[in-house]
Amino acid sequence: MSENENAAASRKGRPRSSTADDAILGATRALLAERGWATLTVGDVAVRAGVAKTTLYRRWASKNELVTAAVADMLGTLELPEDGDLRSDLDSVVRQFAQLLARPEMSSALMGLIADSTRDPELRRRVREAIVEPQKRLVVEGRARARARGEVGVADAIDVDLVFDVIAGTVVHHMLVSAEPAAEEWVGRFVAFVTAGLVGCAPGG
Amino acid sequence: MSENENAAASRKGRPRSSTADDAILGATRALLAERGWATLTVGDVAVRAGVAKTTLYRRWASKNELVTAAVADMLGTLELPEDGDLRSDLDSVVRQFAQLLARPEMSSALMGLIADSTRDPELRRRVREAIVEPQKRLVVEGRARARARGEVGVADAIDVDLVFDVIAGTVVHHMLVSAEPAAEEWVGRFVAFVTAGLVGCAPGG
Amino acid sequence: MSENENAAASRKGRPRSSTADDAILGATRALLAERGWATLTVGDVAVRAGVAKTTLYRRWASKNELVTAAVADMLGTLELPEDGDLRSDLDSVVRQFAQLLARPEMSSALMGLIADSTRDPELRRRVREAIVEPQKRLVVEGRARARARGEVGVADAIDVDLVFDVIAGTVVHHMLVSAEPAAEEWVGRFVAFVTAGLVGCAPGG
Amino acid sequence: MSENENAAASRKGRPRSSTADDAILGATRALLAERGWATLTVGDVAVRAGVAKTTLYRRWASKNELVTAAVADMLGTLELPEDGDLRSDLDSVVRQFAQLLARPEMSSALMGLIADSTRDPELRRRVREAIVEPQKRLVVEGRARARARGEVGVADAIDVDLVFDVIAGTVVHHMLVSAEPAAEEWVGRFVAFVTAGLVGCAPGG
DNA sequence: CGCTAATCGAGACGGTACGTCTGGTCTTCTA
DNA sequence: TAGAAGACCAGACGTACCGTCTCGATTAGCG
Repeated sequence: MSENENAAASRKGRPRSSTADDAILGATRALLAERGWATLTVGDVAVRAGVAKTTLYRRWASKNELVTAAVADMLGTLELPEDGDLRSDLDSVVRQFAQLLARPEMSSALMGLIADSTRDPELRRRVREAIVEPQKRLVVEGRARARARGEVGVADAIDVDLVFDVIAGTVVHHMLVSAEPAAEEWVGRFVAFVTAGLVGCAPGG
Repeated sequence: MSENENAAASRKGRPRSSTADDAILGATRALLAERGWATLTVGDVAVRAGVAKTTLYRRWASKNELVTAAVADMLGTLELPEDGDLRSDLDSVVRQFAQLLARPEMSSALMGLIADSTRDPELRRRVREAIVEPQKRLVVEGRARARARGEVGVADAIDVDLVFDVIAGTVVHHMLVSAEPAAEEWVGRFVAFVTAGLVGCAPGG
Repeated sequence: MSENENAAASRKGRPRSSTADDAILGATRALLAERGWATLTVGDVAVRAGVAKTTLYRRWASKNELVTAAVADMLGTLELPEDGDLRSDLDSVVRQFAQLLARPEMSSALMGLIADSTRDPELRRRVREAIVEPQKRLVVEGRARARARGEVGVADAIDVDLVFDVIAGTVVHHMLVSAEPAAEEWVGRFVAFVTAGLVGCAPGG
Repeated sequence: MSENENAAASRKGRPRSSTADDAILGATRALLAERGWATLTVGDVAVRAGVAKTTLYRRWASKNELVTAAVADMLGTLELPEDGDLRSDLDSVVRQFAQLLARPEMSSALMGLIADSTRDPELRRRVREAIVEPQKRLVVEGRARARARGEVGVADAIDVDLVFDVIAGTVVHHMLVSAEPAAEEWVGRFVAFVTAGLVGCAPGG
């Protein structure tokens, strides 16, 4: 029913070009990587995509929405390693986070979106939904696996939100504020720290 | 010699008005609080400060430099509590950090600066020098006190840079990305986690 | 071919608003009359015309070009009287010239353009093409009529360029440098002088 | 006595540097020649003269006054030739006018001053007094000589103001608007025309 | 096959902020 | 007190983007 209605609604007139969508998001990513958030221009994106500004604004109402879409589109499905333990899961999550932030089109865009979102609740909702939450599921999944492995004490100690804030926040701060790469050795130290924190907080720890 | 020359050089002509400096930084803070980073305008700051744009640009060459100065100026020297222990020191630092970030003129400005600094090494240097490093001394001082109190094992486990990234990053992420207030109870949980991490990493832990 | 291409090229996109042209030139004339050349501001013209600055700059690249267009637009095609003789033709031309210069939007603008054109050959070309030459045709036409009336000797004595310089230059100098109105009586004396000069220069004079 | 009084008056404080006056006027002329009226800057004049802006403004209250002074200062005492007749006097006057206008620092400045003077009666008074009138005396003197030579009829026909407007206006228009040099041959034609006009207007002509 | 309606590229439009420049004044120190 | 130096206010400059709009030209499905 609803399908028919939608179909009926969209059946009239010239359908939107799906290649335009891809071209726009691709151009956005390319320009984010080349020039960063601040100097990214909607007009430039349109030119780079070979598309009229109208076509772009018909799809995304603002630079913020456009960048959110482009970045979200870029996030592949992250995975936990098979047959891991608490520590290797942690290690994997930190590494994957760091890899995301290491992309030039990610770091600049992400901080820009967060900056704007401090004044725009709707944008904050979008950013969390499209970018932040998908990563948080790794922590949830990690806890479920720990529980399944019988590491009940530690698993119960995992406050998903807190652990996520610690992991994401620390990696971001390390890479963007302290401006240091997430080297092998640093990841090891950080994971050790988090592991100790989790174990220390466990009831039976 | 060079000092004398500089002094002589800067003694010529009408000296810069120090009241203008204060008025400009004050206006910047006020507008950051009212409207946030994105909509902050150099021209508006000048008008609000009752100052010509030239006067402003003579001191700070860009919006970024201006905001950096205003934010740095806002960060009074934070203090560790007297007669504390490791846990109360941590608790105090987290609380003070959270209070700073709760100011509307801080959150928006800070993320904006970090976003821009991902593409501007000179800005990153400024931000670290004027904003980040002064707070880091709290961690250094905390370690020194722990050592003085004889908590040698734990003190040696404190990697200043890592601990700072964990504290600052987590608080920022919690408040600005997760957008949750740093409630009494949350601070407790976070401090417990960090303490456990430190103890767990200590050689004799 | 090239014509077709040009036509095709200019057919693309939203066409320029012709009402904007009129509004801009009208506002320019009004502000020239009210405040003169020196205090005329491109921004004020745009505001007065109810038009964005970009719209104005898209058409005229500078204050000089804008004023040239406005002044040229103001110069309706002057006419020689029907059934006149040499003297009445001269009288009419001088009077019409003086009337144009008496308009406050003309005097200030014209001298400003000439001043700038002393340093800007391109502007000089524009001014001559749009403002000076159209009036010169009156002298050419006057000579043709004299010849047609059989005043061959006098007609042959008319050096168009010289006569034009004398008429235009003298009227301008009288009104703008000597700052005297072109009174009835003055026009009479000047026309008598020019007539005598022409007759005196004629071969059979 | 009077010297003593003056000395007493000027004995207070540091006396004004007379070299500064020369340096300023010289710099003004140089910059007028190099860049013209429109792009002449008071600040640049001060720099070129090696003088503070204060020093400049203490002497001349505005760019207009400064340029008027610089141009007036440049006009040497013009002279009529000895033992001439009406025609050679005219020839001389036209030539001297043309030479003045041929200087790049004159043409641009003069038109600029006239443009501004259309809106500023005080400036117009200054310009006439310092620049225009001194030249007009040549016509007065020429008439006196003609009368002394017994050319009474022609001399009485000379309306000084009209003749001056014709000469000055035509030469200016020829050189600055028509943008032609005042060639030998052109001067001859123009002088012939004026002479014919004068003779034709004379009572006994 | 023509009609209707939404889409497309192109580019003009009204606004707003930018960072620079100039005019003319004011304030400090030095001579 | 004048002078050199240079900071100060005020405001115009010409440019760059924003997000909207108006064109003519496509490009579908529906009758």
